[in-house]
Amino acid sequence: MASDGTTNQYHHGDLHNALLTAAGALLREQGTGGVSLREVARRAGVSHTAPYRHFSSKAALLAALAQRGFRQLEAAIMTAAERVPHGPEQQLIAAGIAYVRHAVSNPEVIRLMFGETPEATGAVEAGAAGRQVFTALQSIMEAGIQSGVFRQREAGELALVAWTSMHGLAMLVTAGMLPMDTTDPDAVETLVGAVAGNVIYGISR
Amino acid sequence: MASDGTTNQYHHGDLHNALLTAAGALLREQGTGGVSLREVARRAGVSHTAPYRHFSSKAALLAALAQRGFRQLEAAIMTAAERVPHGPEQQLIAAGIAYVRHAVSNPEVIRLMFGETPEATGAVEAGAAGRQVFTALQSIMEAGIQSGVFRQREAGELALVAWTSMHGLAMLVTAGMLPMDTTDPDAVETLVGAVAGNVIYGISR
DNA sequence: ACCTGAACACCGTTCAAGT
DNA sequence: ACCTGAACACCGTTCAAGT
Repeated sequence: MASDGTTNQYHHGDLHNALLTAAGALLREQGTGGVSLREVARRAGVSHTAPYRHFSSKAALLAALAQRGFRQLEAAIMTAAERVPHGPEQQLIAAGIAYVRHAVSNPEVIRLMFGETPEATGAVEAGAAGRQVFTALQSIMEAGIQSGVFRQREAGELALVAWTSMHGLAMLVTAGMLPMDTTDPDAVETLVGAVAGNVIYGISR
Repeated sequence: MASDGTTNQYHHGDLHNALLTAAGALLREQGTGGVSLREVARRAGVSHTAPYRHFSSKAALLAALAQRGFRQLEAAIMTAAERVPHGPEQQLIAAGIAYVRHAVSNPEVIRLMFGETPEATGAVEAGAAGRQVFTALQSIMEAGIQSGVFRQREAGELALVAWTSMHGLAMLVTAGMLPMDTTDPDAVETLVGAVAGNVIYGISR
């Protein structure tokens, strides 16, 4: 490309993504309270009103960030489950470990995702992305039911039990409510194993 | 009392509590984002710097609010459990229903309580209050183990399983992540029953 | 279309002062 | 001791303008 023309400034066409990236970094570094639209704009190298061309409000930017978080969480769960072909129990445990581990690695994003009722702008899409996590768990459950490993119930109910305890564990851990070393991957695995073990025991036929 | 003297203004000696009350009302009405120290002061009828005589920062005020929330949650759980003398299973279900119902009635406070890692000022006490909820559940578990209803495990582990799923359910419901009518008390009860049933089935010997 | 700069109505926090 | 008022450095959002 020539040194002139449309690519002159560096925030050529993709300010939308540059803003998301900057906001994500800020969130990770400073927490939810540290994210200001003005600082995000500053980091992206634009004026503090420029973001309004891409997001209708600060809430909309945060909602987009949450939506991206949901997709990543879902991907982490599914990838972990697919990597384990040893039947639904092991898949469920793998998914649980992935869930909690993802939460521990990205506490601020998780907090953002589940922190506000989806009532602000754009939160509709974020809410849908969140429910898709539930759908992902449901697919594991259905496989478990069909193979006869899990009890014959609505897959939704079993998925709810699984989601509920994994989510609760993730939230309590990231909130610092449980006496455990968050930096130790083994500790996470042990904890998930204990909880998942009970869930599976209750679910199995 | 005479119409003069120390009670002249109405915010006599208990500004501390007046601030907490105002902040609580504001939180309930507007959510976490709606709570500003200046508005709290305004409602309490004092200047916007007066709160600093009672709380070192906005974060400290919120931490105090969270601490009060933890105590109320614990009280709700214990009261519900004690009201049911039909053995530990029923007590656990009653506690779970109380937990989720309390969360649904006070979504903003719950969000505040579990929303931020206790790292800000005063959050030490709030964190301790939170862990006391866990202790409350533990006491129910111990009774269950001693009576032979629950499996012989560390009460802490069983309490963790119970807390984890109840908390996860409460958080998902208040986040609007589950397709249910939050205003319907029966729906809450049904949902808790389904989850608690599985937990108990897994826990029982 | 996309971005800017000034402007408005807010914040949290500090500090010198008042009683 | 307890409270006030001015001041500082920030916000989110709007709007008229610039290219």
